[in-house]
Amino acid sequence: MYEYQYPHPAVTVDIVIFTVRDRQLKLLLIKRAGEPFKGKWALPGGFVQMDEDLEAAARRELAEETGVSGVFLEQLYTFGAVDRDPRERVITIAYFSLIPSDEVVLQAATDAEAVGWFGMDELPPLAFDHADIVAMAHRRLVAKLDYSTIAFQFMPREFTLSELQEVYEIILREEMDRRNFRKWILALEQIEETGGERREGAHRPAKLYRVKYPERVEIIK
Amino acid sequence: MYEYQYPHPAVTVDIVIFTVRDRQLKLLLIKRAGEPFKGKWALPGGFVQMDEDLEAAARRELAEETGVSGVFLEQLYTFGAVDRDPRERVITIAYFSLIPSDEVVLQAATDAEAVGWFGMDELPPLAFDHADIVAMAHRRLVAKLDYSTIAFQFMPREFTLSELQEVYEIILREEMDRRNFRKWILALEQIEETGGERREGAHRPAKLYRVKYPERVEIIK
DNA sequence: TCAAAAGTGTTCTCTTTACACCCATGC
DNA sequence: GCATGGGTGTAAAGAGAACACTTTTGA
Repeated sequence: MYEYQYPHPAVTVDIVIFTVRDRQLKLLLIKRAGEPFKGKWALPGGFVQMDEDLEAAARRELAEETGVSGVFLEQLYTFGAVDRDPRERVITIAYFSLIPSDEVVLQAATDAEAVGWFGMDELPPLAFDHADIVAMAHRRLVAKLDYSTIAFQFMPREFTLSELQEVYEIILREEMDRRNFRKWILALEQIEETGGERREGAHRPAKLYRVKYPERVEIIK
Repeated sequence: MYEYQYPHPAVTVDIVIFTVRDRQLKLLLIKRAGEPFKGKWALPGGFVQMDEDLEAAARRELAEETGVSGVFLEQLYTFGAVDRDPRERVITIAYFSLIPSDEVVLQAATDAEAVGWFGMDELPPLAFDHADIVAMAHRRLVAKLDYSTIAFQFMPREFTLSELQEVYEIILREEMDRRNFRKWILALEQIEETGGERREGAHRPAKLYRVKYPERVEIIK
């Protein structure tokens, strides 16, 4: 038992993880194995340990519950409505994360019955206030596409310009002019040709590109 | 005494309040009356009660410690480094706030020895990790000036365009062309003439303006 | 040889920047 | 009548949007 002179809330982290796959923006969810909301889908997350920083807690929970590690992670917002958890007062620091579609090696953990990707248009009902968290993460993602290089976090190590453009089009839900897109993205000087090319199908091969500074998300414009 | 099966961190809110006064961007600080960091300057803030939402906690602490109420408040970031408080694990949700220079009615509370405004260039050493919090709030303020109408939160109910421009110049630390500034700010259609004018000094009187939608901070461009 | 996606420039429009003089007032 | 800050327009440059044809490949 742990005793305090004043009441303390519990503190958790929750992680909204996006990827782009099958021409859709997808979200990683886990099926809860325990109460409350047993059997419901929810964001991966869990309690912050007393000896770990917040981002470390998010990375640990992400690895434990889904097998995902080493990815882009950014603090999103802290949700603390009094009654957001039926058990006790729980304040959660939400993170949001983007991962390349090819790096998906999912593995459900002990405290999750299952883990899976859901298209943003076909989300199941979510536990707690997780729908609010997802909505905010989605708004942030769309906004950041416009003024940062965050979209590169969705790309595998090598990719074509058409693939990159497709990611933008899927998230922004609008078609873009190919020539303008290429001019714009190359002018940012954040990607470079690898020298290789991808040949697939009965058409001209596409040049492959890589992100110059994969760790950084640059603010642009 | 309050008992939990697992250890719980303490949760606080801290508020970074800016105003513009005497041609300077200023920050509200309180002098701590108790340990730790007794006698040091710090951000206003305190523990979140179990029955209040996070923003409510921020507003309550702000009112209690400084007498400020009814102002713009936005969640900034959550700081949770393991050792940021020497007493126990304390996670703090930082808010940032802007207030008009004329609405300053400061009153130090019981748990603060003093309260005062400090120019951003003459900040005293701060308690805890409050210098980091202030630095982040300042970056956010500067960034938001460019893509939102947040600067209006600094203005009194009626103001002249020159006064508004001065606020921008002080925060961005750069001079602006008067004609371009007026064209730009009026094109936003977020302020309107009150009909009144301010005569002060030996020159042409300035038209007075008001913010059309004082509650809203619009995203622009 | 045909179908399919990759690659590539120019024009037009709109937004942003640069810049200088007259106006109304108090003393 | 003069010093002081308030008020106003235009031109040039730069950024963003619109738009169509040629290239390379596999079958």
